Amino acid sequence: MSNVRVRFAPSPTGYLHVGGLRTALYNYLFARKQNGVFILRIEDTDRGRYVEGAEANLIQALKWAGLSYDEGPDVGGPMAPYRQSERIDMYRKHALQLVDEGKAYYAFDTAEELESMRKEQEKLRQTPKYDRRALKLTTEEVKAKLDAGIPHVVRLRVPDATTVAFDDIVRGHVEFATEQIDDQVLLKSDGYPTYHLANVVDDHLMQVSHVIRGEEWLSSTPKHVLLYQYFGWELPQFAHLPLLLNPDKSKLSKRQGDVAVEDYRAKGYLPPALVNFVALLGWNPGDEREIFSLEELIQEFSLERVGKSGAVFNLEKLDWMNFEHLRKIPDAQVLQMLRNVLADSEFAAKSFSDEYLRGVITAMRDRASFARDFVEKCPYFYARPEQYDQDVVKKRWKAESPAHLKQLAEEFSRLTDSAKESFEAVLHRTAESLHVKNAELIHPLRVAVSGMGAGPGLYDILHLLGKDEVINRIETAIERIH
RNA sequence: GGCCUUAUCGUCUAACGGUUAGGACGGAGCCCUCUCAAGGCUCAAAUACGGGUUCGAUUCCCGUUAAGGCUACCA
Repeated sequence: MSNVRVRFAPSPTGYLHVGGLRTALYNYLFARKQNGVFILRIEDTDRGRYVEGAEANLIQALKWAGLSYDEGPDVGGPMAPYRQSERIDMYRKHALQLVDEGKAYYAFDTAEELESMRKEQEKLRQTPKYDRRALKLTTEEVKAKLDAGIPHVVRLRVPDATTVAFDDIVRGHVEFATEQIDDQVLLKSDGYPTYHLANVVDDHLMQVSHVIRGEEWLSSTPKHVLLYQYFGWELPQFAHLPLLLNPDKSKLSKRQGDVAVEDYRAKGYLPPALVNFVALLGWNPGDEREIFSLEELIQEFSLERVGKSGAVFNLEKLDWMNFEHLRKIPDAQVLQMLRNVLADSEFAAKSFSDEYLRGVITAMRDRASFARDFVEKCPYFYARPEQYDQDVVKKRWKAESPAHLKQLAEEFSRLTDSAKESFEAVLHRTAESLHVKNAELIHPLRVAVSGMGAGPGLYDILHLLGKDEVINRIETAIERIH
């Protein structure tokens, strides 16, 4: 048992950002490690940014990554609902409570008025901040405006001349002067809460023990702390995670590459690889291990080992991790992945036996970082070469190669099987009788059967293709390579 | 501009006052070898700068610089 309750609280903007994935992951790991509860809460309080299907997309991405949650909009839970749009009564009630207690107040300013106020402040080089003009209204005036149905918001009344402080698990002690804190809107004129209000109310009501979120929230945390104090609620622990960065060190964003989890999924990255990779962006186990399964990450994770500085999202290392994770996947499973890739390829119409494909997998294992590499890096396993790599031909195809290969084909034709060793023995014998080095036959033969200069050991290729196919390809190559 | 945060190889990072500043990705080279990989070995590569504190600073403090975040009736 544990009182740890954490949440991932994304705004459904259409897709899951890899930064969001990492935030979700750290919450998940912390919850699992502490035998706590992991909650998914949808922060959809901005009806202006409503995106059809965004929530389903988000859930699908989390599922793909393997991050299961104990409570959430689709699985329910004791503190339901988990969609903020379905909880607006609670926010309103709490906002009004603060108004009653003088800790928040109504404001009736229009967007235009606020805009010109801000412009004025900027002109005077002041910090843009609400000037509290609504506080000059008498209670009668406020009541009259309310009765007249004039659009209004509720703003937080930030105390003067004091500081708000809190201790962050990652950052340590942080302090803000209240002069710097704006009288934040709590309840918008459309009746929906802002993030700040909804977040605090929900975290309290859902008994969230640790707020683990991105560093972009650090600056608004004092507003949240103030709310907890105003409501008389116990403060959760805060842990503000370092940001994920573009190569130029700015906050990871679109336009500088892929940021959506689904992009990486589409590119063929394995869920455990992507998870492993983002886990190590801002956290490390303290020793030199780098490859972890989700289970292992749970065992090792601690918030104390989360770093403070932002981390650049480095694709090259991610590719390497994908390679490492791919090679851990058993053949049977890779076979299924390969079949999926094949079904989506130019070779979709052809059929191959499991045995054959297993052979390809064995041959290509050390050369594949992605499932698609089992097809893209060795198309010759699925069809005869349509062309021959000219650079390789130039380098390996000698004037006498056609004659050599012709003889080899003849020797091969006497073979009674397609064993690797049989091909090897015949090739050695032929080279000897021709008085050439094995390599003089191997290289041209490789080009002839594969069209390429790189790949698995030649005898593995020959064995897989089989005697008849090999002979056939040799004959074709002799005709077509010049 | 203001506030907040951050600062070790190109990148991800280790070193919680004493190390030849370690590892990984990437790069270079060598070995292996029928090619390409994989694997093994080796090399190049960092404590932003300036002051303190200390017998001793990557580590603690201050400043500078740089970078980032926030500065909405968005999250």
